[in-house]
Amino acid sequence: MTPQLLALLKSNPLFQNLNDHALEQVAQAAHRLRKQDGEFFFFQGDPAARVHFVIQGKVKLAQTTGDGQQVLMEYIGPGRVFSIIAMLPKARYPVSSQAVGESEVLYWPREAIVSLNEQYPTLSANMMQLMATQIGEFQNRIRELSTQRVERRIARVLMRLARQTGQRLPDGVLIDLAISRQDLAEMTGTTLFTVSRTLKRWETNGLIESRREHVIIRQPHSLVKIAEESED
Amino acid sequence: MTPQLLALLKSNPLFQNLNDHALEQVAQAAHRLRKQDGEFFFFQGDPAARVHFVIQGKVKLAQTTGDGQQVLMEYIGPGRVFSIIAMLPKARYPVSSQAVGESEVLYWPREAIVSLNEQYPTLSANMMQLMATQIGEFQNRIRELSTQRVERRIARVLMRLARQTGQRLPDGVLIDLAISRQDLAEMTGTTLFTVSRTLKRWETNGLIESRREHVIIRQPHSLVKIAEESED
DNA sequence: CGAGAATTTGAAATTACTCAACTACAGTGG
DNA sequence: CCACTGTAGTTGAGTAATTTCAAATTCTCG
Repeated sequence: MTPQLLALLKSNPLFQNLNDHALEQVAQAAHRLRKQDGEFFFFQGDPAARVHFVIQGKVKLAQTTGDGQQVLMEYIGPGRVFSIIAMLPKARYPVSSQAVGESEVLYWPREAIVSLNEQYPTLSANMMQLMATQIGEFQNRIRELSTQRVERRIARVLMRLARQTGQRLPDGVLIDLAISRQDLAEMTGTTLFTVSRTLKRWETNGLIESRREHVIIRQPHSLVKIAEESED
Repeated sequence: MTPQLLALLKSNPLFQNLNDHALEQVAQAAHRLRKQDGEFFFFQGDPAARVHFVIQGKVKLAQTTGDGQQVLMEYIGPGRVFSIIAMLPKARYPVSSQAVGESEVLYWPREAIVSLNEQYPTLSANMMQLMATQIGEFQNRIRELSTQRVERRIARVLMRLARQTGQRLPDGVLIDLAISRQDLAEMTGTTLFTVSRTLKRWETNGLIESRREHVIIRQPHSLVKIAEESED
């Protein structure tokens, strides 16, 4: 465990306010794992055995429906935790997790993370914090899917991606993540055709520039306006 | 705190595996609160200060959008916990909670529940369990909203309500909960008109019997078939 | 009975999906 | 360097699902 890694752990909400000894213990118990682009860390339905922490690259969490459709739950970047559910006995992963680009994670087997939680209430408080945040985000997403039209949902996803992985350019914000029309469709609950048409329209109006697998936001302000809930 | 109440607590997943002493402490710290039909325990946006536990009646959790639309997140019945988010410092309630029928709850102020969590790791493990379950349910709901048509979503909600509050009748299952078309619409992300038409169609085909604010499921099997994901 | 709320129903409008055909792009190997 | 191949993206036409709005109807409670 290198000092850089320790620092990365330390800066993560999950390990906030842990004393050095505790952090040491946490680091001790961690395993490292590296995957190539497109490889899976685990599949939906597998018994949930490990809690993961992204060091490098991105991980895509997606749920597949019975008839093969996909729903893209989220992208997890460096310094973020996923599959907390593995803390619980007998749980199964509700999503599959796939490396996007070469990716590296730390993970802890359930037994380890459970015993750490028992030793350090701070850790379990942090974990609850994260879970609560997650619940809040999902509630928002449910609300959006329930009440908002596709165009607005796409705008909101772009804003969110820009916030999470946005790179400032002289003339706009680049979403620094290879993302296809299909991906956007799976994130917003629509089809790639509708996404394509919508992005095209925005491009024509100068709001964005859309390249193959990439989007640059040229007029964030206009996009925000579409993303907001008010009608006018 | 009566023995019945203690028993109710004891039977709840949240308080599972707590020893008697711990349970005693939990009970000590609880406050009781009773509300009339339609009254609110708290409103969306209020600082989240209390964790609640339903003793009697039902509580409706709903989120209101900027433009006044509602999204009904869930109904909470006796023996269930809500607003766990209040464990966290500085959180705000993401939903409003309204009594459905005369209702009674126990609640714990944040300080109390936080200190109980620190004393009893079992309690915090249980709490995480509940939160994880919640996350899983929300993920399912997101998937449904993203990929399924209204008819199927309505069928699924009816099945769920039947499971949660269903009462066996000689000839079917009564959903024992005053529930309007509007409510169903808010639960499934559609309009009351579409709900009305859909229920009417099912009634015509003998799948259900629909009364004002009530639904009786006559042919659970057929409804399950509509609710399932396979196409055919 | 009467008032208000819940529900039904019809018709029109809209949104988004489906499917098929086409175009653009990136990487590969000759 | 270019043809080739596969993937990503675009576009049009037709269709299906769902919403919107207005109006009529039914139910419940006081």
